[in-house]
Amino acid sequence: MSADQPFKSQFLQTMQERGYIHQITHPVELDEAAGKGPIAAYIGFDATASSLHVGHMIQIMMLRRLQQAGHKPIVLMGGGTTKVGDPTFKDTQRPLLTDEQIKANIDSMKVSFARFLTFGDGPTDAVMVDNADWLDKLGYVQFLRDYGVHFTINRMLTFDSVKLRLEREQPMTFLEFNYMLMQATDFLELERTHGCVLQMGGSDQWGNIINGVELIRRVDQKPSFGLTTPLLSTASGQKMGKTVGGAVWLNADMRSPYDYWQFWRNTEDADVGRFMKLFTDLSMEDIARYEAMQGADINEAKKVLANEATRMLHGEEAAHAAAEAARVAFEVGSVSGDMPTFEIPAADLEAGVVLAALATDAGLAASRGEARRLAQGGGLRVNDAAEADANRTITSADLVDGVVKLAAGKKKIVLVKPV
RNA sequence: GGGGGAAUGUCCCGAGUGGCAAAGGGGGGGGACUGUAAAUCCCCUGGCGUACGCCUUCGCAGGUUCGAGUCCUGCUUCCCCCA
Repeated sequence: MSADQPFKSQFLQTMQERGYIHQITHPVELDEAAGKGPIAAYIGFDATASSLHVGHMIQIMMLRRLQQAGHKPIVLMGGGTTKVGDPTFKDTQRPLLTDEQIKANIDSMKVSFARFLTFGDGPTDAVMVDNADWLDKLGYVQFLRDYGVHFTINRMLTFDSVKLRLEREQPMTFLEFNYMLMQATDFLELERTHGCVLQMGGSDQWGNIINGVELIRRVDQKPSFGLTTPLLSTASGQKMGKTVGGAVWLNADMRSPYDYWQFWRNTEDADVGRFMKLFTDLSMEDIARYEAMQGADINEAKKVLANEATRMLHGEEAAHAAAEAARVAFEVGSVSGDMPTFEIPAADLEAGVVLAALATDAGLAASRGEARRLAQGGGLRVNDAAEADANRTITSADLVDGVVKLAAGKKKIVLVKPV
């Protein structure tokens, strides 16, 4: 049963031609179900941060495609599982989040989801649920009797999430071991309360998803499905989603639309087509045209990608402003008010500020030493002129059109503005 | 419970005869070349200071020593073997 044969349902067709599919549990049956009428599907999200980031985009876009195809997306927030603390990255025992923090994070993330999904009460409207609502109520003994009985240790040990860890002789706590059970009960719960028949996620979630499918089959004797996406990396093998300056958050107050636009603008040549399919609503025909572009022309395609992606998240106006700011900065070599700005008291500037300190405060370097090294390497520029001496003083005499333009490298630009 | 091993630059891996701000990678930053791409090459990568320099780092706490990542003692955590 290969996924190579063409799908009949619009949803799976789209998913396949746009490159979202890595594995499906029962492709033919799922295709049938999706072809018959609206189905409900869900994806789970952690509530550890106050914003989603670019790494979540593929999941968000899947829910969007689902809704576009006339189905019902369910956003599952891990309010319950977050309370336990995701043990996967446990190097330092991170401080556990309080209920209030989790609640705030969920609210904050919802803003981003709302840009991509239509929430409401209709049959194909998206809904958001929180697994704390049912996980919190589970009693230990009840949990073991109701669900634990359906899982054998023998089988659990065969899952990659467990097996790999044991093979590397790394410790795995009982808590982590139980994680897959919790996720399986999430699926069962949503199947019962929302008629959810499909769970989607990254390829690393395959094992967890399978468990949910199994649990539903055993407990409720109903079919359900799982679908995973390929692991996203850039054409040159880098992890997707990293840039100069850390995580690319979706919330505008954590990462400016200008930065978001830049993130997409800096896509590698070989990724443009793939990313357009995954992260924009452009038609396959349009994308094919952009993909055909060669050499420097492909930069036009990258701008389109950046425009489309930014428009969906931040709106037409912000996308426009970001594109314009980029044009002014890179093609004209001037400045624009939409670039990141750092405000400094006018009196301080009047008195003079050491460049190294200013660059550090403005976020271009992590420390003065780093700013010095940056300057020595020729990477620090003041008003577009390389400045090797980080000890020089910046004063109001350096103002050009009311701002001092500082740049670290070619892409990190900050306008220092006296207030 | 008994025995054996391990924790290193607060991103990761990882060398380290008592003189160590500590090899080498990866990752990251910058420069060159280009097209705000990739590949390649070069430089940088603990903090502060203009600077001879000062300060803080090798799981934690003590000790020996002119001097400790390195030796000793105790503790913590983890791994392996035996029970």
